[in-house]
Amino acid sequence: MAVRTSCTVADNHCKCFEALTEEQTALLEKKQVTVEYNKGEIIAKHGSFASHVIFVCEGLVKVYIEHGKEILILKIISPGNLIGLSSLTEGEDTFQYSAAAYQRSIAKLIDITTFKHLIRENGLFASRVISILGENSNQINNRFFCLTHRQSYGRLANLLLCLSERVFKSEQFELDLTRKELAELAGMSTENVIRILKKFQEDDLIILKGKNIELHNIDAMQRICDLG
Amino acid sequence: MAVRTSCTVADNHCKCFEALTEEQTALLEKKQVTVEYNKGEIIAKHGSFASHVIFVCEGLVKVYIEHGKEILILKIISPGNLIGLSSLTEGEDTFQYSAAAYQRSIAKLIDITTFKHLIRENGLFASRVISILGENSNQINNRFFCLTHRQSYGRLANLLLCLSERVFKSEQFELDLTRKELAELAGMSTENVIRILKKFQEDDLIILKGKNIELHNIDAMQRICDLG
DNA sequence: TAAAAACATTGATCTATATCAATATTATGG
DNA sequence: CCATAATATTGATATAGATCAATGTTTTTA
Repeated sequence: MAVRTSCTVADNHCKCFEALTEEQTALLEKKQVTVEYNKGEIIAKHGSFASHVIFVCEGLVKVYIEHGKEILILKIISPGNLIGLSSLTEGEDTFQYSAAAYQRSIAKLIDITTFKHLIRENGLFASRVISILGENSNQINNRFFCLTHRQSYGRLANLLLCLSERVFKSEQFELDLTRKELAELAGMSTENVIRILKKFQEDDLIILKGKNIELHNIDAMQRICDLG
Repeated sequence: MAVRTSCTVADNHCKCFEALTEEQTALLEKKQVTVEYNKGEIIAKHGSFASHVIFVCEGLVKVYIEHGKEILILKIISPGNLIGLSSLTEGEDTFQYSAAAYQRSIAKLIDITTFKHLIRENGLFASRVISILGENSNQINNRFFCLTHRQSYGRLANLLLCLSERVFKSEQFELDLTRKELAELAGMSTENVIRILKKFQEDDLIILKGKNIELHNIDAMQRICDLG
């Protein structure tokens, strides 16, 4: 069984809003604001008051938990996905993780009280939200497995495949992430990322031109991802 | 911030059933069966058809994902908790993880179609289920952080504290888990568990008598858990 | 209760990967 | 466009923890 599927990049259908009536949609529109974030800006802060859930419209966002200087990236969010659903939990009024923009991003901040109200009122909406939460869990569990059970080559191969497939949707892409950011995502040191990328290039698995990466042998990359 | 909270042992309030009407409760009663499992028996199998969600009434259960021979324990479930909520996801009709009994356990298998029906019908029930899913996520994220960012001493300290606090609810307990099972839980080799337990004993942090473990200095253990 | 199997312990190695240090390259602000 | 900072690269070294191997102990089973 391939480990890759939905490993690092959350790509949920997020069909919950389709379940709302026109009236409910109108209510929700009134109870949200659209905000633009620059590269590097914090969208949600672990521990701060969660007055809203976040719908990412444009850009690329990392979701992570932090304890002091240590951080763990839980997932990357591309447009069309929600952040902060785990703060819907009763008695939990703070964000359980942080989110930050990798690049210029636009998000809608939806009032959490209204969101909760709609869950109570609209069973189909609620069940769609439950779907998304379940998908989130599965994605994070896969990433958990990958980071704990795969060695560095496998983890980096996995990350490159995820980025190619789910973020850039192409085998060749301009990677505006630093080596340090790649390292953080793959759970290893920056130097190790560099050495492994070099090795992948020597083995004709990728073609590196500065920030541009082309996956040259997806099958072999997939094998590294699955086995190592 | 302490990493321990809800790290390995899921201990959700699981108040969702209180939200049901008498009628709905009666319906659910009819649509469930009670099953007893012996030590080691599989309660749910990753990839198999998820026709039900599982409510643990008695015993101790591990929830884990497996790829071939490799396994990753996501959490330990004590009585009063649900397993399989992530299979409520639309279009997902298989278990996304396995569950097995550590000891003789009793569980109720609740028909998933009825469960889904109640979510649609009863908004409060739905929101309680969402609460549980959110708590589950937070617990697994904490465990994810612990296993990836803490060294072996910290991970084992964390595990002992979790077991003491949440499973046995005592500083002294009869541990009917093998060293291999502890190793699996703390994400390390069996030999390493043995060596670290020995070190803990030498440092007067624990008192080991066969299977009986007494945490002798909780504060120091907590410090190891937080720092290492 | 004897034999077999499972589990626990100890010591000796091996290795993946982090860390450290030095240098090269690229980006950025005045 | 230069200066300075940030990032990337390379090599050398250190180490946590796995793996291997051998032995002792407990549990199960026949």
